[in-house]
Amino acid sequence: MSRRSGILEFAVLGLLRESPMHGYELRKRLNTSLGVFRAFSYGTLYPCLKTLVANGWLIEEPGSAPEDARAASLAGRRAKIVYRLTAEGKEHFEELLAHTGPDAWEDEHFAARFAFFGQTSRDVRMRVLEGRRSRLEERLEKMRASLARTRERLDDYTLELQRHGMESVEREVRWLNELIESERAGRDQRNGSAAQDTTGDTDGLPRHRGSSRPDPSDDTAK
Amino acid sequence: MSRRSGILEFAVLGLLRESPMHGYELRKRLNTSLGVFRAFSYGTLYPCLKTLVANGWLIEEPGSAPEDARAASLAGRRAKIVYRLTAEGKEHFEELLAHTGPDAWEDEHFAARFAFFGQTSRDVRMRVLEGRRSRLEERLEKMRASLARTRERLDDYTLELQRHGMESVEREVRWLNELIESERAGRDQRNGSAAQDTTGDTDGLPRHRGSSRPDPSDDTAK
DNA sequence: TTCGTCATGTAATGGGTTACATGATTAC
DNA sequence: GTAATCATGTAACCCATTACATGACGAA
Repeated sequence: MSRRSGILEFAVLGLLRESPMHGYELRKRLNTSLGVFRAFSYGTLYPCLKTLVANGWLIEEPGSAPEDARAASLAGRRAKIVYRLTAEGKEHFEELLAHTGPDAWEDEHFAARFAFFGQTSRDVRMRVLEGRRSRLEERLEKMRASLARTRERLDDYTLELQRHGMESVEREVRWLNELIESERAGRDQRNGSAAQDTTGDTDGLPRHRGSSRPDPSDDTAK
Repeated sequence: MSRRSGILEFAVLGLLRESPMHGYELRKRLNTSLGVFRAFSYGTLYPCLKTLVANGWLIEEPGSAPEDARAASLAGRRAKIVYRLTAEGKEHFEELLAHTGPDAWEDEHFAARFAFFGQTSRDVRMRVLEGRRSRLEERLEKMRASLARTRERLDDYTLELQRHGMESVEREVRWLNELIESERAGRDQRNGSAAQDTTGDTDGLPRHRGSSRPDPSDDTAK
């Protein structure tokens, strides 16, 4: 029953849908692949896993037997408890994916939703992107209004902070515009045919230049 | 005694240093002028004010008498409890301003510090800006490393999210570079003379183009 | 007189971290 | 054999929100 914070639950189910994992690895995935934006501690993760099990969405399996480790030299280090998504869990995740409430546009929530766009149907993707965008636009309106109201009473640093904040939001809006456009293009590109299968096809993403060469410098830093 | 969340305490003291205010107004200032980044509710603010009073950093004063309201038609609507900074409070705030610990580089903490740069000495400003920058740079390193490590295993959307996140950080680094350079320019500009008075002089900020015309459209939106 | 906004508060709850306790496995 | 990292967990606390309760004042 207990609701345990939408976003963590969502992300855990989403990651486990791809493949079973144990807690430790799950947390790493949460904080790297997915986690540009949010980090969870064990103190949050493990109890959450417990409740997901209690809800019947996950089952605990004994860690991969020693034989496994011999077989694949790398890959699966060695696990104690592997969590696997049940049929009900999968179903539940599907529901969460389809559900578009106004919570879905909020910062962290949105990022989590976006991270699983690969498994999201195109129309839901569109709704989420557009919802996010209008959320940001109304935020911009408020900022502009308050700025106009208070402008003169603020010192330069406060003003600069405000300006930078607004620019960040404006930038995200432009990003969303690109994404929405790409989604639309993707839709036009292969219209007419199959419109029914749940998950996304033709991912429609803009192409980008550089800004992330491999650069395998260190890795060992604390 | 109780520590009540650095950042709120800090911001409250900072705002009250400029002028006495009552809770309601304080909260509005927190969420507009200062609050691009963070919103506090009454449930947080009022108890915090209580403990600040208990610490001797604030005193409660009865709200401005009716006469006041007659005198200034606008300005001070009507206050119940006005909070004013005590000498000890001022001193304490001064200490907080001067203190540069590694906490000061974290997202929200940094924003709060920046918002009060107007009352911060130039060298502390520099330390905070540079600390923040290197904090972001190490974050970038981690992101790059993890990206290089996992790149192939990620779907396009996850990758796009990552890319956008990194670009945001890179953008903030560029912003900090500008600010640091301006601070340095400010220093050079009037070197030699008085180097001792606590608070900042010569604010050194880069000039920017537009991105915030008044546009007094609505304001009434929920 | 009723509605909106100003204004102050509190109790229940939520969501999460820290610090701690424990132990297995790998690499040196 | 000892350090690092993998791995799992829990209890105590922290910070803040929500929802609620209360009431004064100004404008329609």
